[in-house]
Formats: sequence, C-alpha cells, structure tokens
Amino acid sequence: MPKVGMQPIRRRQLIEATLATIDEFGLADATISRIARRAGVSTGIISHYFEGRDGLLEATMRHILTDLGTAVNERRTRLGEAPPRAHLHAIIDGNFDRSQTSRSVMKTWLAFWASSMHHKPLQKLQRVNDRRLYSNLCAQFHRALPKHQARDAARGLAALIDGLWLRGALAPEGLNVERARRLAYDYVREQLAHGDTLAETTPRRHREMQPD
Amino acid sequence: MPKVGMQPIRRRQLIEATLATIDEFGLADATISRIARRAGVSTGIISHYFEGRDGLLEATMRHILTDLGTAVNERRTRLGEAPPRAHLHAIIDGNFDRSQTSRSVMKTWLAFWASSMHHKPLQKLQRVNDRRLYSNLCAQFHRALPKHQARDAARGLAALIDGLWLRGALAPEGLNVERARRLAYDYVREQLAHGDTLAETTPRRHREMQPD
DNA sequence: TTTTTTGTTGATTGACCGTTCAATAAAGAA
DNA sequence: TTCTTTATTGAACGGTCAATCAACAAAAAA
Repeated sequence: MPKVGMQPIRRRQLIEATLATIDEFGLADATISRIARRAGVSTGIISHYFEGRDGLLEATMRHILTDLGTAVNERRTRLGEAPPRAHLHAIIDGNFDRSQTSRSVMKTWLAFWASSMHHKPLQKLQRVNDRRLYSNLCAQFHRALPKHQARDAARGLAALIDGLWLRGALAPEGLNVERARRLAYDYVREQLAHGDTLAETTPRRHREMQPD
Repeated sequence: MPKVGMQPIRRRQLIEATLATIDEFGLADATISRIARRAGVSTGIISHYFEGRDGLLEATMRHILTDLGTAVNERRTRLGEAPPRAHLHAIIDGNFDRSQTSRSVMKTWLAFWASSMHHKPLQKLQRVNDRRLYSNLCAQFHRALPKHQARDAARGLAALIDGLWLRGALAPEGLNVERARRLAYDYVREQLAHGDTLAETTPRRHREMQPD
C-alpha cells in the first residue's frame, strides 16, 4: 500500500482521530496509542509525521483555529463595505459556525484553553486568536462608537461569545446555536443603540474623533 | 510531632498546596509527589486523608465551590428584600470576589472545567454550581421581567460572567475585576431597562403572569 | 531486474506515576 | 510504666506512557 504523497492524508486522518479521541477520553487520556488505533495506523506514524505527541496536539489546535478564521473571513469578505452591525453579526456567526460547534471541537477547544496556561506553544496560538477576535470586534464597534465605548463593547461581546460557547460545551444538552446567536445579536443591538443616542446630539464626524 | 486532631489541618494544607501546584504545573502535572513536597509532607499522607489523588482533587474543587457560595450568600443575606438589581449586583460581586479571582483559583477552575467533561464526580459538582448561578439570576430577573425574557437575560448574564472570568484567566495581564463588574452591571441595566419600557404599557401584575 | 526511496510496523526501552504497606514515632490512656 | 491509638514516612510494586529504531513492504527509479 505504501505510496508517495501520503503525508497530507495521514496528517488529516490523525488530526481527525485526535479530535475524536479527545472527545471520548479527554486530553489527558488521549494517548498516542488510542489515537493511532482510531486512525487505523501504528503509533510510530505519529512521531514520523508530527515529531511526537505534542506536535500532533499543536497541529490539531492550529487546524481548528484555521477553520475558525475561515468561517469568519468567508462571511466578512462577502459583506464588503456593509455597516458595522452586519460585520459584527458575521463575526458572531463565524464563531458559532458548524465547524466550531460540534461536540468534539468544543471539548478540544476547552481542553486546549486549560492546557495553554502551562504550555507555551499552545498559549501563543490561543493568544493570537483572542487578540484577533477582540481587535476585529473593536474595529467594527469603533465605526459607530467612540473609542472607549467601542473597547468596552468589544470586551463585553468577546466575553459573551466565549461564555455562551463555554456553557454550551459544559451543558448536558449541548449548545443551542440559534439562541446563542440571538443573545449575541441582542448585545450588539444594545451597544450600537447607545451610539445612536449619541448621534442625535453630536455630528458623526465629531463622534468619530472623540478621544480614547 | 504526631498528635490528635491533625486531620483538618492537613486537609487544609494539602488543598492549599494543590491549588499552588496546579497554578504552577497545571492539573495534569500536579502529581501527588509535587503536592506533598509543597505541603511539606510525604506522599502517603494524601492517600491517608483523601483516599488518593482523585479524592484530593475533588475536595479541592468542593473547597473553591464552597467559597463561591459563601461569597455570594454573604452579600445577598445582607440585602434582604432589596430590589432585583441589588441582588443581581450581589451575585456578580460574589462571582468576582477575591476568593475567586486569584490566579491559582482561576487556573484551577478552568482545569476542572475541562476535566469535568470526562470525570463524573467533578461533572456533578460543576453542574450543581452552573444551575445554581442560572436559577438565582433567573429568579431575580423574573421579579422585573416576564419569564422568557428573564430566562434569556439570565442565560446572557451567566455567559457574560463566565466569559469575562475565562478571558481574565487566559489574559496575560490577568482579570481586571473592576472592569468586569462594570460590564456585567451594564448588562443588568440594559436587561432591566427593557422591563421598564414594557412596564409603561403593561400593568405589572399582567407582565408577571405572561406565559413562559 | 536491481536499487532506492517512501511508508509503516510494533516490540523494546526508560522514565514516571499512584498506591500500598510495613515500620516508626509520638501522644494519650491505663 | 506499658499499652494503645493516631500520625507519618518512604521504599517497593505494578502499571502506563511516549519515544525509539531495527526491520519490513511496496512503489518508483535505474
């Protein structure tokens, strides 16, 4: 069976098996033996393609992160010059995309979150992602709100998204995606409404230049 | 040195050492050897007082949970018949109490969250706590909002609290407690404001009886 | 065909972990 | 004092895991 060009195939297989194994046993008990068995290969393959267990886990996190980035960006590029609210909704929708709300992915995310506090490479990946979410939200809110309001709105929405997501991962009934999106939309509406109130008394070009 | 009445002392010591060790090494690498060394005792003591590592970890989670319950209840009993907003603020303050926002406790909480998905005893503890937070919030919102609005407000606030808390645990600069409380207060204000708007058009006794 | 490259295996190895338990030490009871 | 209870130790044990690597298999190149 051995042939050339196996690398990308095996890598995908193993990442998929990693997600399924973490889903079933948890990160701590996702041994290379179990992962290899699930993927239908031997344990040696993992070291061969990923330089050990840690490399596989890091690649798995990178994979999820890439999916998240894609889910958000696909929706946003479709929008072009749409108003802030549309972009914020797109970011929310991307974060609650199907690729991010399956049980195995949510469990893996949570496990990586906890693990990233003591594991430098994962920490780096996780922080890049956190900042990306926050600064995207901040930029959109800032199109309608003064900077300090935009920052707080972004902080609040980022926390709300992560919180909904976390509680969905832990709840026995799983995440209700529709409801989560609605609650996040509502938050966006409230935050933008404050900007509108301000808009009635202050010309737009001035509001945009308000300090900090 | 051996004397009677060591049990409560050792238990406290070991739980404290567990928090510190998880803070430093993470849950997976918090071995009984490391915990015992930090507590200044031998490894055998852990099995003697907690029936093994799992027992110690469960006791540690219980300890944090008890502190959280105390932090919330102390503030609420002081309030008595205060308006919903005061109680909601008390619940928020309790969740951001000093006992819950130290680095070691936040890290341990997050580790337990992840672990609870595959460990039945921890899962039970975690769910009891989740439900308590949600139903407390729900009850207070329901004093001012129709039931389905109250439920969504409670779901949103619970997610916001957990999210702020999670992001605080992961952020390099730690949790800004003041800011987190302010963002949660703002959310409460917005949610209650919707009830007030409704109050202007619907008599209170009718609103309270709205279905679901 | 022979040789080389790529892919794959799985037993072995070395390290570490949680638990156990015989032994010990000190304090209180008799 | 002697006996009993409580507290504590830490070496030994059985088990598990990640990583390694010699050996093998099949395709591609010569």
